[in-house]
Amino acid sequence: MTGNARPASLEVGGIKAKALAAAAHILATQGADDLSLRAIAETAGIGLASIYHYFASKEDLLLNLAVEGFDGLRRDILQFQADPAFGSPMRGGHRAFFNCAETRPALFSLMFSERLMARHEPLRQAEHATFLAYQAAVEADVRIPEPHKETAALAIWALGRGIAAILSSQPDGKLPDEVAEKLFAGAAYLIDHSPGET
Amino acid sequence: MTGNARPASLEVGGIKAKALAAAAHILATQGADDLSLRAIAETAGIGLASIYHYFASKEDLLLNLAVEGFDGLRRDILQFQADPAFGSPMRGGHRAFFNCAETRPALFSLMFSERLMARHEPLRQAEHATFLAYQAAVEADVRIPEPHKETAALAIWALGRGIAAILSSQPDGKLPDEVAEKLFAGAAYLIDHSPGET
DNA sequence: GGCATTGTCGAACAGCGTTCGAAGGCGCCC
DNA sequence: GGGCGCCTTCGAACGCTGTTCGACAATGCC
Repeated sequence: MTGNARPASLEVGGIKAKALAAAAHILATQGADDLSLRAIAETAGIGLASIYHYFASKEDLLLNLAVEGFDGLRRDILQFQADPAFGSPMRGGHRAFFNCAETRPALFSLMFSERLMARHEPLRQAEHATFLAYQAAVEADVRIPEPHKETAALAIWALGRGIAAILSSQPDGKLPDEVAEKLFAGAAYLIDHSPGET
Repeated sequence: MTGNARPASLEVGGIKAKALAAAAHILATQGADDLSLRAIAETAGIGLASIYHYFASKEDLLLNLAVEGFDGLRRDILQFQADPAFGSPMRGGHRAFFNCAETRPALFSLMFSERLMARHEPLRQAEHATFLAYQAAVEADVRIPEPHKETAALAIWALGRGIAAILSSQPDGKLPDEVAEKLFAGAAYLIDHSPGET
């Protein structure tokens, strides 16, 4: 936008990385509606058609962005569940998950986009790898009895996805406090059948 | 396109109903990607610009479609929960919910579209009214102890939404049997902490 | 130095949602 | 009955989108 007179050779990264970074930036600052290829090209300081030498389509670019997002989330889950500051591995996992949903809502929506996931195996794989990291956190938790740990982890993952969907269905991305309290209290009840914390 | 020589006075319904019916038909038979205003106009046998006399935008039309969808789902939940064939009111509610998700997946996705819900209060209201019908089914269930019924209903609703999201994230709309079994077993465990049925 | 390969991009295309202005049908009032 | 005005309907156009194409520069190899 402001005239960038620097020669291209001094710019960081190739076109592929620049396009992905620009897309992530637009997604974070303006939202999915404004994420056009022209906007990406302009933000990245590259030509529109150049994108097609590295991505088969816009959907392919978004797919790469979403997979990158899962890589980051998986790392956060692994890191947070090992951090004793969160009280338990499972709570660390939850924090990583909802952190991502709250601080990068548009990317989070893209990552869990049903349309994109149904169409692309690599995205399903990335989600599954992230789930496995989360499952480890659940299985380390004392609240779930052994024979149910595997199935419960899957259901709690689904529960998290549903809660995230509800959150991002609100105009400002968050529920009224009273409803949010009920929702998390209900989730805590489902997980350990006592009014604990998630 | 095939010459429809019939005078408009013999057609059923006004433009608004015809457009909504055409949109629902395209959504059910071809999916959301092919749901263009031109396709709607052609299927409905009306002019493209006529749609704009009854809907402010394409999004407004989709909003009406989604609200209609919730009206139907709410009716189904109320009816199914009163049907003893489902074993319990809560199971009836689940059946109505997943029936809708499985038999009309594109409409279901539209109804629960985070983008649409975040932008339109009427859709949030329609979803809330549907949830209240579902909540009645949960509160009639014996498995949830009284003090948790209200919060648990909300969390189970979120769980249902998450499970539906997982289902429609699969290429053919359904999970491998083994995973589906684990998921439902996990959900059953969360609901009553014993390997019952959902 | 010449040539093939690769990378980059401006320009054009078809499709989309949307708008505009004109035309048709209809009732109402003088 | 004739003229007026409103409400519907729609063909044509606009700007935008994702995508493609062909030309041009850059790069590495012989």
